[in-house]
Amino acid sequence: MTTAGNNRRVLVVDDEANIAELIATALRYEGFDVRTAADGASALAAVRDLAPDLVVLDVMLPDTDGFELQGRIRSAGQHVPVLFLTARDAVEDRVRGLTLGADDYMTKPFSLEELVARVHAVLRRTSGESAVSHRLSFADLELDDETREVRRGGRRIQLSPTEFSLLRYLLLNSRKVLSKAQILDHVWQYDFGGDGRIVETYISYLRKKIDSEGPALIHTLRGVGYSVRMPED
Amino acid sequence: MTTAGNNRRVLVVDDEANIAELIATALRYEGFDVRTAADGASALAAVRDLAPDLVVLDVMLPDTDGFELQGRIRSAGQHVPVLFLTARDAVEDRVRGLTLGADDYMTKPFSLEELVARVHAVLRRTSGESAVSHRLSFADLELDDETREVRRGGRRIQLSPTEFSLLRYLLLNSRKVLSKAQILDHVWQYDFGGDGRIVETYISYLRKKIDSEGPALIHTLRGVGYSVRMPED
DNA sequence: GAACAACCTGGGAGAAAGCTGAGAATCGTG
DNA sequence: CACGATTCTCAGCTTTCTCCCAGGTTGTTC
Repeated sequence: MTTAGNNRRVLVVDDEANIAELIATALRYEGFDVRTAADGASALAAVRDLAPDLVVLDVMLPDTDGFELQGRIRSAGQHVPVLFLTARDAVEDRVRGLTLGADDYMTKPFSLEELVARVHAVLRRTSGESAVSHRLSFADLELDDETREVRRGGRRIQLSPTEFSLLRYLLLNSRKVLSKAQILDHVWQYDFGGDGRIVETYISYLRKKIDSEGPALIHTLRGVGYSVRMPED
Repeated sequence: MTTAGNNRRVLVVDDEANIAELIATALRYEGFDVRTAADGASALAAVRDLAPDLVVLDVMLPDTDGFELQGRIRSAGQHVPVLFLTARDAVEDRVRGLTLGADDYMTKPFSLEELVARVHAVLRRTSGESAVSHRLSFADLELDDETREVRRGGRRIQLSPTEFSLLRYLLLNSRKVLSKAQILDHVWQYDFGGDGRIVETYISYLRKKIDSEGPALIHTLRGVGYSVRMPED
Protein backbone atom coordinates (compact mmCIF):
# COMPACT_ATOMS: atom_id res chain seq x y z
CA MET A 1 0.00 0.00 0.00
CA THR A 2 1.58 3.22 -1.05
CA THR A 3 -0.75 5.72 0.59
CA ALA A 4 -2.00 3.97 3.66
CA GLY A 5 -5.10 5.26 5.38
CA ASN A 6 -5.96 7.31 2.36
CA ASN A 7 -9.72 7.23 2.65
CA ARG A 8 -10.45 9.51 -0.26
CA ARG A 9 -13.39 8.61 -2.46
CA VAL A 10 -13.14 8.38 -6.24
CA LEU A 11 -15.90 7.80 -8.76
CA VAL A 12 -14.88 6.16 -12.04
CA VAL A 13 -17.28 6.64 -14.96
CA ASP A 14 -16.71 4.56 -18.08
CA ASP A 15 -19.10 2.45 -20.09
CA GLU A 16 -16.46 -0.14 -20.90
CA ALA A 17 -16.76 -2.32 -17.86
CA ASN A 18 -13.26 -3.76 -17.99
CA ILE A 19 -11.66 -0.32 -18.30
CA ALA A 20 -13.66 0.93 -15.35
CA GLU A 21 -12.66 -2.09 -13.30
CA LEU A 22 -9.02 -1.80 -14.33
CA ILE A 23 -8.94 1.76 -13.09
CA ALA A 24 -10.92 0.94 -9.97
CA THR A 25 -8.58 -1.88 -9.04
CA ALA A 26 -5.49 0.26 -9.47
CA LEU A 27 -6.96 3.06 -7.36
CA ARG A 28 -8.20 0.71 -4.65
CA TYR A 29 -4.68 -0.62 -4.41
CA GLU A 30 -3.60 2.98 -3.77
CA GLY A 31 -5.95 3.12 -0.83
CA PHE A 32 -8.85 4.95 -2.43
CA ASP A 33 -12.46 4.14 -1.83
CA VAL A 34 -13.70 3.58 -5.39
CA ARG A 35 -17.12 3.33 -6.95
CA THR A 36 -17.83 2.83 -10.66
CA ALA A 37 -20.67 3.94 -12.93
CA ALA A 38 -21.36 3.01 -16.55
CA ASP A 39 -23.61 5.87 -17.69
CA GLY A 40 -24.42 9.48 -16.98
CA ALA A 41 -27.56 8.90 -14.98
CA SER A 42 -26.05 6.52 -12.47
CA ALA A 43 -22.92 8.67 -12.34
CA LEU A 44 -24.96 11.68 -11.30
CA ALA A 45 -26.70 9.63 -8.66
CA ALA A 46 -23.37 8.34 -7.40
CA VAL A 47 -21.99 11.86 -7.12
CA ARG A 48 -24.90 12.88 -4.89
CA ASP A 49 -24.73 9.70 -2.92
CA LEU A 50 -21.01 9.24 -2.50
CA ALA A 51 -19.82 12.88 -2.59
CA PRO A 52 -16.50 11.80 -4.10
CA ASP A 53 -13.27 13.79 -3.82
CA LEU A 54 -12.55 13.16 -7.50
CA VAL A 55 -14.32 11.90 -10.60
CA VAL A 56 -12.51 10.05 -13.38
CA LEU A 57 -14.76 10.60 -16.36
CA ASP A 58 -14.76 9.16 -19.87
CA VAL A 59 -16.02 11.73 -22.38
CA MET A 60 -17.87 9.09 -24.40
CA LEU A 61 -20.86 7.71 -22.54
CA PRO A 62 -23.96 5.94 -23.86
CA ASP A 63 -26.57 8.41 -22.63
CA THR A 64 -24.61 11.67 -22.50
CA ASP A 65 -21.14 13.05 -22.95
CA GLY A 66 -18.69 13.82 -20.21
CA PHE A 67 -18.76 17.58 -20.60
CA GLU A 68 -22.51 17.67 -20.32
CA LEU A 69 -22.24 15.54 -17.24
CA GLN A 70 -19.57 17.72 -15.72
CA GLY A 71 -21.86 20.69 -16.24
CA ARG A 72 -24.68 18.98 -14.41
CA ILE A 73 -22.42 17.95 -11.56
CA ARG A 74 -21.17 21.51 -11.25
CA SER A 75 -24.63 23.03 -11.42
CA ALA A 76 -25.69 20.68 -8.66
CA GLY A 77 -23.43 22.86 -6.55
CA GLN A 78 -20.63 20.35 -6.23
CA HIS A 79 -17.03 21.39 -6.73
CA VAL A 80 -15.69 17.98 -7.52
CA PRO A 81 -12.46 17.93 -9.49
CA VAL A 82 -12.74 16.00 -12.74
CA LEU A 83 -10.08 14.05 -14.61
CA PHE A 84 -11.22 13.41 -18.17
CA LEU A 85 -10.40 10.41 -20.31
CA THR A 86 -10.51 10.94 -24.07
CA ALA A 87 -9.86 8.77 -27.10
CA ARG A 88 -6.50 9.49 -28.66
CA ASP A 89 -7.85 10.18 -32.13
CA ALA A 90 -10.31 12.76 -30.83
CA VAL A 91 -9.25 15.89 -32.63
CA GLU A 92 -6.99 17.86 -30.36
CA ASP A 93 -8.66 21.22 -30.73
CA ARG A 94 -12.11 19.84 -30.05
CA VAL A 95 -10.88 18.28 -26.88
CA ARG A 96 -9.02 21.40 -25.90
CA GLY A 97 -12.07 23.57 -26.26
CA LEU A 98 -14.26 21.31 -24.23
CA THR A 99 -11.94 20.38 -21.44
CA LEU A 100 -11.84 23.98 -20.28
CA GLY A 101 -12.38 23.81 -16.59
CA ALA A 102 -11.25 20.24 -16.40
CA ASP A 103 -8.63 19.73 -13.77
CA ASP A 104 -6.71 17.39 -16.02
CA TYR A 105 -7.24 15.06 -18.93
CA MET A 106 -5.57 11.96 -20.35
CA THR A 107 -5.82 10.22 -23.68
CA LYS A 108 -6.62 6.53 -23.96
CA PRO A 109 -4.82 4.23 -23.91
CA PHE A 110 -2.77 5.11 -20.86
CA SER A 111 -0.70 3.23 -18.31
CA LEU A 112 -1.92 2.80 -14.75
CA GLU A 113 1.26 4.42 -13.48
CA GLU A 114 0.35 7.57 -15.32
CA LEU A 115 -3.26 7.51 -14.21
CA VAL A 116 -2.37 7.07 -10.56
CA ALA A 117 0.22 9.83 -10.77
CA ARG A 118 -2.32 12.24 -12.21
CA VAL A 119 -5.00 11.38 -9.72
CA HIS A 120 -2.59 12.22 -6.94
CA ALA A 121 -1.49 15.39 -8.72
CA VAL A 122 -5.07 16.66 -9.08
CA LEU A 123 -5.88 15.93 -5.44
CA ARG A 124 -2.67 17.58 -4.35
CA ARG A 125 -3.62 20.69 -6.25
CA THR A 126 -7.30 20.94 -5.43
CA SER A 127 -7.41 19.95 -1.82
CA GLY A 128 -4.15 21.49 -0.76
CA GLU A 129 -2.73 18.08 -0.04
CA SER A 130 0.60 19.79 -0.45
CA ALA A 131 2.15 18.05 2.50
CA VAL A 132 2.22 14.93 0.35
CA SER A 133 5.67 14.69 -1.07
CA HIS A 134 6.40 13.92 -4.67
CA ARG A 135 9.66 12.29 -3.74
CA LEU A 136 10.52 8.64 -3.60
CA SER A 137 13.77 7.22 -2.34
CA PHE A 138 15.51 4.04 -1.40
CA ALA A 139 19.03 3.88 0.00
CA ASP A 140 21.02 6.52 -1.86
CA LEU A 141 18.61 6.50 -4.79
CA GLU A 142 16.16 9.40 -5.10
CA LEU A 143 13.37 10.16 -7.54
CA ASP A 144 11.41 13.43 -7.80
CA ASP A 145 8.09 13.38 -9.62
CA GLU A 146 7.76 17.08 -10.12
CA THR A 147 11.15 17.71 -11.65
CA ARG A 148 11.58 14.15 -12.92
CA GLU A 149 15.06 14.10 -11.48
CA VAL A 150 16.72 10.86 -10.49
CA ARG A 151 19.88 10.77 -8.42
CA ARG A 152 22.09 8.06 -7.08
CA GLY A 153 24.34 9.24 -4.30
CA GLY A 154 23.72 12.82 -5.44
CA ARG A 155 24.81 12.18 -9.01
CA ARG A 156 22.20 12.97 -11.63
CA ILE A 157 20.94 10.11 -13.82
CA GLN A 158 19.10 10.63 -17.11
CA LEU A 159 16.20 8.29 -17.82
CA SER A 160 13.84 7.88 -20.75
CA PRO A 161 10.08 8.12 -20.00
CA THR A 162 9.59 4.36 -19.80
CA GLU A 163 12.69 3.88 -17.69
CA PHE A 164 11.47 6.58 -15.32
CA SER A 165 8.03 5.05 -15.04
CA LEU A 166 9.47 1.61 -14.39
CA LEU A 167 11.84 2.87 -11.71
CA ARG A 168 9.02 4.82 -10.10
CA TYR A 169 6.89 1.72 -9.88
CA LEU A 170 9.75 -0.30 -8.43
CA LEU A 171 10.51 2.35 -5.81
CA LEU A 172 6.87 2.72 -4.89
CA ASN A 173 6.99 -0.97 -4.05
CA SER A 174 10.54 -1.20 -2.79
CA ARG A 175 11.49 -4.49 -1.15
CA LYS A 176 8.34 -6.10 -2.57
CA VAL A 177 8.68 -8.53 -5.44
CA LEU A 178 6.92 -7.51 -8.62
CA SER A 179 6.25 -10.04 -11.35
CA LYS A 180 6.87 -9.21 -14.97
CA ALA A 181 3.11 -9.39 -15.54
CA GLN A 182 2.44 -6.89 -12.77
CA ILE A 183 5.07 -4.55 -14.12
CA LEU A 184 3.67 -4.85 -17.60
CA ASP A 185 0.17 -4.09 -16.34
CA HIS A 186 1.22 -0.96 -14.48
CA VAL A 187 3.98 0.60 -16.48
CA TRP A 188 2.93 -0.17 -20.04
CA GLN A 189 -0.23 1.05 -21.71
CA TYR A 190 -3.05 -1.41 -21.15
CA ASP A 191 -3.29 -2.24 -24.84
CA PHE A 192 0.37 -3.18 -25.17
CA GLY A 193 0.62 -6.21 -27.42
CA GLY A 194 4.07 -7.61 -26.69
CA ASP A 195 5.13 -10.05 -24.02
CA GLY A 196 7.00 -9.73 -20.75
CA ARG A 197 10.44 -9.92 -22.31
CA ILE A 198 10.33 -6.18 -22.85
CA VAL A 199 10.53 -5.85 -19.06
CA GLU A 200 13.83 -7.74 -19.06
CA THR A 201 15.17 -5.28 -21.58
CA TYR A 202 14.17 -2.26 -19.53
CA ILE A 203 15.46 -3.76 -16.31
CA SER A 204 18.74 -4.15 -18.12
CA TYR A 205 18.67 -0.48 -19.15
CA LEU A 206 18.00 0.60 -15.59
CA ARG A 207 20.79 -1.54 -14.20
CA LYS A 208 23.25 -0.05 -16.62
CA LYS A 209 22.33 3.43 -15.47
CA ILE A 210 21.68 2.86 -11.78
CA ASP A 211 23.54 -0.18 -10.52
CA SER A 212 26.73 0.91 -12.25
CA GLU A 213 26.86 3.83 -9.78
CA GLY A 214 27.04 1.71 -6.64
CA PRO A 215 25.98 -1.58 -5.05
CA ALA A 216 23.23 -3.31 -6.98
CA LEU A 217 19.73 -2.33 -5.87
CA ILE A 218 17.69 -4.01 -8.58
CA HIS A 219 17.49 -7.75 -7.95
CA THR A 220 16.09 -10.64 -9.91
CA LEU A 221 14.13 -13.32 -8.12
CA ARG A 222 14.31 -16.04 -10.67
CA GLY A 223 10.91 -17.36 -11.64
CA VAL A 224 9.17 -14.71 -9.54
CA GLY A 225 10.05 -11.20 -10.57
CA TYR A 226 12.12 -8.18 -9.62
CA SER A 227 12.65 -6.19 -6.47
CA VAL A 228 14.48 -3.13 -5.25
CA ARG A 229 16.40 -3.88 -2.07
CA MET A 230 19.77 -3.73 -0.38
CA PRO A 231 22.33 -6.24 -1.65
CA GLU A 232 22.75 -8.22 1.59
CA ASP A 233 19.00 -8.60 2.16
CA MET B 1 1.52 26.28 -5.99
CA THR B 2 2.82 29.69 -6.80
CA THR B 3 1.20 31.76 -4.07
CA ALA B 4 0.77 29.44 -1.14
CA GLY B 5 -1.46 30.42 1.73
CA ASN B 6 -3.06 33.14 -0.31
CA ASN B 7 -6.52 33.03 1.21
CA ARG B 8 -8.01 35.85 -0.81
CA ARG B 9 -11.55 35.38 -2.03
CA VAL B 10 -12.56 35.87 -5.65
CA LEU B 11 -16.01 35.73 -7.19
CA VAL B 12 -16.20 34.75 -10.86
CA VAL B 13 -19.38 35.75 -12.69
CA ASP B 14 -19.95 34.29 -16.16
CA ASP B 15 -22.96 32.55 -17.62
CA GLU B 16 -20.85 30.18 -19.71
CA ALA B 17 -20.24 27.42 -17.20
CA ASN B 18 -17.01 26.10 -18.66
CA ILE B 19 -15.47 29.56 -18.91
CA ALA B 20 -16.36 30.24 -15.30
CA GLU B 21 -14.88 26.90 -14.30
CA LEU B 22 -11.75 27.48 -16.37
CA ILE B 23 -11.12 30.74 -14.55
CA ALA B 24 -12.02 29.22 -11.20
CA THR B 25 -9.64 26.32 -11.70
CA ALA B 26 -6.77 28.59 -12.67
CA LEU B 27 -7.33 30.90 -9.70
CA ARG B 28 -7.73 28.06 -7.24
CA TYR B 29 -4.42 26.76 -8.44
CA GLU B 30 -3.00 30.17 -7.50
CA GLY B 31 -4.27 29.70 -4.00
CA PHE B 32 -7.43 31.80 -4.18
CA ASP B 33 -10.68 30.84 -2.59
CA VAL B 34 -13.05 30.96 -5.56
CA ARG B 35 -16.81 30.99 -5.93
CA THR B 36 -18.70 31.15 -9.24
CA ALA B 37 -22.05 32.65 -10.22
CA ALA B 38 -23.92 32.43 -13.53
CA ASP B 39 -26.24 35.45 -13.34
CA GLY B 40 -26.59 38.86 -11.77
CA ALA B 41 -28.96 37.87 -9.00
CA SER B 42 -26.85 35.08 -7.59
CA ALA B 43 -23.73 37.18 -8.10
CA LEU B 44 -25.18 39.92 -5.92
CA ALA B 45 -26.08 37.38 -3.28
CA ALA B 46 -22.60 35.91 -3.42
CA VAL B 47 -21.01 39.33 -2.96
CA ARG B 48 -23.00 39.89 0.23
CA ASP B 49 -22.38 36.40 1.42
CA LEU B 50 -18.73 35.94 0.53
CA ALA B 51 -17.44 39.52 0.72
CA PRO B 52 -14.85 38.79 -1.98
CA ASP B 53 -11.62 40.71 -2.41
CA LEU B 54 -12.16 40.80 -6.16
CA VAL B 55 -14.90 40.13 -8.68
CA VAL B 56 -14.18 38.85 -12.19
CA LEU B 57 -17.24 39.93 -14.10
CA ASP B 58 -18.45 39.18 -17.61
CA VAL B 59 -20.30 42.18 -19.05
CA MET B 60 -22.83 39.97 -20.82
CA LEU B 61 -25.13 38.24 -18.39
CA PRO B 62 -28.58 36.73 -18.94
CA ASP B 63 -30.50 38.91 -16.51
CA THR B 64 -28.43 42.09 -16.45
CA ASP B 65 -25.20 43.59 -17.71
CA GLY B 66 -21.97 43.85 -15.82
CA PHE B 67 -21.99 47.62 -15.42
CA GLU B 68 -25.44 47.60 -13.99
CA LEU B 69 -24.35 44.90 -11.59
CA GLN B 70 -21.23 46.76 -10.61
CA GLY B 71 -23.39 49.77 -9.82
CA ARG B 72 -25.59 47.75 -7.56
CA ILE B 73 -22.60 46.24 -5.81
CA ARG B 74 -21.16 49.70 -5.23
CA SER B 75 -24.42 51.17 -4.01
CA ALA B 76 -24.72 48.30 -1.56
CA GLY B 77 -21.76 49.91 0.12
CA GLN B 78 -19.15 47.44 -1.01
CA HIS B 79 -15.91 48.66 -2.51
CA VAL B 80 -14.93 45.50 -4.28
CA PRO B 81 -12.49 45.85 -7.15
CA VAL B 82 -13.88 44.53 -10.43
CA LEU B 83 -12.08 42.96 -13.39
CA PHE B 84 -14.34 43.03 -16.43
CA LEU B 85 -14.45 40.47 -19.20
CA THR B 86 -15.73 41.68 -22.56
CA ALA B 87 -16.20 40.19 -25.98
CA ARG B 88 -13.41 41.12 -28.36
CA ASP B 89 -15.40 43.30 -30.73
CA ALA B 90 -17.29 45.16 -28.03
CA VAL B 91 -15.32 48.38 -28.23
CA GLU B 92 -18.17 50.42 -26.84
CA ASP B 93 -18.27 48.37 -23.71
CA ARG B 94 -14.61 48.91 -23.22
CA VAL B 95 -14.93 52.67 -23.10
CA ARG B 96 -17.98 52.62 -20.95
CA GLY B 97 -16.47 50.15 -18.53
CA LEU B 98 -13.45 52.32 -18.05
CA THR B 99 -15.38 55.47 -17.41
CA LEU B 100 -17.53 53.75 -14.85
CA GLY B 101 -14.48 52.88 -12.84
CA ALA B 102 -13.54 49.34 -13.64
CA ASP B 103 -10.25 48.42 -12.09
CA ASP B 104 -9.21 46.54 -15.20
CA TYR B 105 -10.73 44.74 -18.15
CA MET B 106 -9.79 41.92 -20.50
CA THR B 107 -11.18 40.87 -23.84
CA LYS B 108 -12.24 37.30 -24.51
CA PRO B 109 -10.62 35.07 -25.42
CA PHE B 110 -7.67 35.49 -23.10
CA SER B 111 -4.87 33.28 -21.83
CA LEU B 112 -4.75 32.11 -18.23
CA GLU B 113 -1.30 33.63 -17.83
CA GLU B 114 -2.76 37.01 -18.67
CA LEU B 115 -5.77 36.58 -16.43
CA VAL B 116 -3.74 35.54 -13.42
CA ALA B 117 -1.28 38.36 -13.96
CA ARG B 118 -4.08 40.92 -14.05
CA VAL B 119 -5.85 39.57 -11.01
CA HIS B 120 -2.63 39.94 -9.06
CA ALA B 121 -2.06 43.38 -10.50
CA VAL B 122 -5.49 44.62 -9.46
CA LEU B 123 -5.11 43.24 -5.96
CA ARG B 124 -1.66 44.76 -5.70
CA ARG B 125 -3.03 48.14 -6.62
CA THR B 126 -6.25 48.17 -4.66
CA SER B 127 -5.49 46.31 -1.49
CA GLY B 128 -1.79 46.93 -1.15
CA GLU B 129 -0.72 43.38 -1.85
CA SER B 130 2.67 44.94 -2.12
CA ALA B 131 4.48 42.07 -0.52
CA VAL B 132 3.91 40.20 -3.75
CA SER B 133 6.90 40.91 -5.91
CA HIS B 134 6.59 41.53 -9.59
CA ARG B 135 10.02 40.10 -10.21
CA LEU B 136 10.90 36.60 -11.21
CA SER B 137 14.40 35.28 -11.52
CA PHE B 138 16.40 32.15 -11.99
CA ALA B 139 20.19 32.04 -12.00
CA ASP B 140 21.32 35.17 -13.85
CA LEU B 141 17.99 35.51 -15.65
CA GLU B 142 15.57 38.18 -14.43
CA LEU B 143 12.06 39.12 -15.49
CA ASP B 144 10.13 42.16 -14.30
CA ASP B 145 6.35 42.08 -14.67
CA GLU B 146 5.80 45.76 -14.23
CA THR B 147 8.33 47.02 -16.71
CA ARG B 148 8.24 43.84 -18.84
CA GLU B 149 12.03 43.84 -18.89
CA VAL B 150 14.05 40.68 -19.22
CA ARG B 151 17.76 40.49 -18.50
CA ARG B 152 20.34 37.78 -18.66
CA GLY B 153 23.45 38.59 -16.64
CA GLY B 154 22.40 42.25 -16.66
CA ARG B 155 22.13 42.42 -20.46
CA ARG B 156 18.73 43.47 -21.71
CA ILE B 157 16.80 40.99 -23.90
CA GLN B 158 13.87 41.98 -26.13
CA LEU B 159 10.97 39.57 -26.22
CA SER B 160 7.70 39.56 -28.11
CA PRO B 161 4.49 39.35 -26.00
CA THR B 162 4.10 35.60 -26.46
CA GLU B 163 7.75 34.96 -25.76
CA PHE B 164 7.47 37.01 -22.58
CA SER B 165 4.39 35.17 -21.43
CA LEU B 166 5.98 31.80 -22.10
CA LEU B 167 9.16 32.70 -20.25
CA ARG B 168 7.11 34.04 -17.37
CA TYR B 169 5.22 30.79 -17.06
CA LEU B 170 8.42 28.78 -17.20
CA LEU B 171 10.08 30.92 -14.54
CA LEU B 172 7.02 30.78 -12.31
CA ASN B 173 7.47 27.03 -12.35
CA SER B 174 11.23 26.86 -12.53
CA ARG B 175 12.73 23.41 -12.10
CA LYS B 176 9.30 21.82 -12.56
CA VAL B 177 8.54 20.03 -15.79
CA LEU B 178 5.75 21.54 -17.85
CA SER B 179 4.15 19.56 -20.65
CA LYS B 180 3.39 21.13 -23.98
CA ALA B 181 -0.32 20.74 -23.19
CA GLN B 182 0.06 22.62 -19.90
CA ILE B 183 1.99 25.38 -21.58
CA LEU B 184 -0.60 25.64 -24.31
CA ASP B 185 -3.39 25.84 -21.75
CA HIS B 186 -1.74 28.62 -19.78
CA VAL B 187 0.11 30.75 -22.26
CA TRP B 188 -2.14 30.60 -25.30
CA GLN B 189 -5.69 31.89 -25.53
CA TYR B 190 -8.16 29.21 -24.52
CA ASP B 191 -9.70 29.02 -27.98
CA PHE B 192 -6.40 28.43 -29.75
CA GLY B 193 -6.97 25.79 -32.38
CA GLY B 194 -3.48 24.60 -33.26
CA ASP B 195 -1.50 21.81 -31.68
CA GLY B 196 1.47 21.70 -29.37
CA ARG B 197 4.05 22.18 -32.09
CA ILE B 198 3.71 25.92 -31.71
CA VAL B 199 5.30 25.52 -28.30
CA GLU B 200 8.37 23.95 -29.88
CA THR B 201 8.70 26.96 -32.14
CA TYR B 202 8.51 29.44 -29.29
CA ILE B 203 10.90 27.45 -27.15
CA SER B 204 13.28 27.67 -30.07
CA TYR B 205 12.81 31.46 -30.21
CA LEU B 206 13.46 31.79 -26.49
CA ARG B 207 16.57 29.65 -26.68
CA LYS B 208 17.99 31.78 -29.44
CA LYS B 209 17.54 34.89 -27.33
CA ILE B 210 18.28 33.54 -23.87
CA ASP B 211 20.48 30.47 -24.03
CA SER B 212 22.85 32.10 -26.50
CA GLU B 213 23.85 34.49 -23.72
CA GLY B 214 25.15 31.84 -21.37
CA PRO B 215 24.77 28.25 -20.22
CA ALA B 216 21.52 26.69 -21.37
CA LEU B 217 18.67 27.16 -18.89
CA ILE B 218 15.77 25.89 -20.98
CA HIS B 219 15.86 22.12 -21.10
CA THR B 220 13.84 19.56 -23.03
CA LEU B 221 12.69 16.42 -21.26
CA ARG B 222 11.87 14.28 -24.22
CA GLY B 223 8.39 12.83 -24.09
CA VAL B 224 7.51 14.91 -21.04
CA GLY B 225 7.96 18.62 -21.54
CA TYR B 226 10.23 21.56 -20.79
CA SER B 227 11.88 22.90 -17.69
CA VAL B 228 14.05 25.81 -16.59
CA ARG B 229 17.00 24.61 -14.57
CA MET B 230 20.76 24.70 -14.22
CA PRO B 231 22.65 22.69 -16.81
CA GLU B 232 24.36 20.22 -14.45
CA ASP B 233 21.21 19.40 -12.47
C1' DG C 1 26.79 -32.60 -15.62
C1' DA C 2 23.27 -32.65 -19.26
C1' DA C 3 19.14 -30.67 -20.44
C1' DC C 4 16.11 -27.21 -19.88
C1' DA C 5 14.14 -22.84 -18.50
C1' DA C 6 14.75 -18.22 -17.17
C1' DC C 7 17.15 -14.32 -17.73
C1' DC C 8 20.66 -10.94 -19.66
C1' DT C 9 22.23 -7.82 -23.10
C1' DG C 10 24.13 -6.05 -27.59
C1' DG C 11 22.47 -4.81 -32.04
C1' DG C 12 19.45 -2.64 -34.98
C1' DA C 13 14.97 -1.39 -37.49
C1' DG C 14 11.44 1.64 -37.31
C1' DA C 15 8.80 5.08 -35.11
C1' DA C 16 8.25 9.01 -32.39
C1' DA C 17 9.61 13.43 -30.59
C1' DG C 18 11.78 17.50 -31.13
C1' DC C 19 14.48 21.35 -33.62
C1' DT C 20 14.68 25.02 -36.78
C1' DG C 21 14.56 27.63 -41.21
C1' DA C 22 11.38 29.43 -44.51
C1' DG C 23 7.48 31.63 -45.56
C1' DA C 24 2.38 32.79 -45.33
C1' DA C 25 -0.93 35.29 -42.67
C1' DT C 26 -2.06 38.72 -39.47
C1' DC C 27 -1.55 42.71 -36.53
C1' DG C 28 -0.30 47.23 -35.21
C1' DT C 29 1.51 51.65 -36.36
C1' DG C 30 2.92 55.60 -38.43
C1' DC D 1 -1.96 51.49 -46.90
C1' DA D 2 2.58 50.12 -46.58
C1' DC D 3 5.96 48.48 -43.48
C1' DG D 4 7.94 45.82 -39.87
C1' DA D 5 6.97 42.89 -36.07
C1' DT D 6 4.71 38.95 -34.66
C1' DT D 7 2.20 34.77 -34.87
C1' DC D 8 1.60 30.48 -36.74
C1' DT D 9 2.16 26.46 -40.04
C1' DC D 10 4.86 23.30 -42.34
C1' DA D 11 8.50 20.24 -43.94
C1' DG D 12 13.03 18.33 -43.71
C1' DC D 13 16.24 16.93 -40.63
C1' DT D 14 18.38 15.07 -36.31
C1' DT D 15 18.10 12.78 -32.05
C1' DT D 16 16.22 9.59 -29.08
C1' DC D 17 13.20 5.91 -27.73
C1' DT D 18 10.79 1.66 -28.07
C1' DC D 19 10.65 -2.80 -29.16
C1' DC D 20 12.15 -7.21 -31.04
C1' DC D 21 15.46 -10.57 -31.83
C1' DA D 22 19.26 -13.70 -31.24
C1' DG D 23 23.04 -15.52 -29.00
C1' DG D 24 25.10 -15.87 -24.51
C1' DT D 25 24.84 -16.69 -19.44
C1' DT D 26 23.05 -18.31 -15.18
C1' DG D 27 20.41 -21.18 -12.36
C1' DT D 28 17.49 -25.61 -11.58
C1' DT D 29 16.26 -30.18 -12.02
C1' DC D 30 16.96 -34.85 -12.57
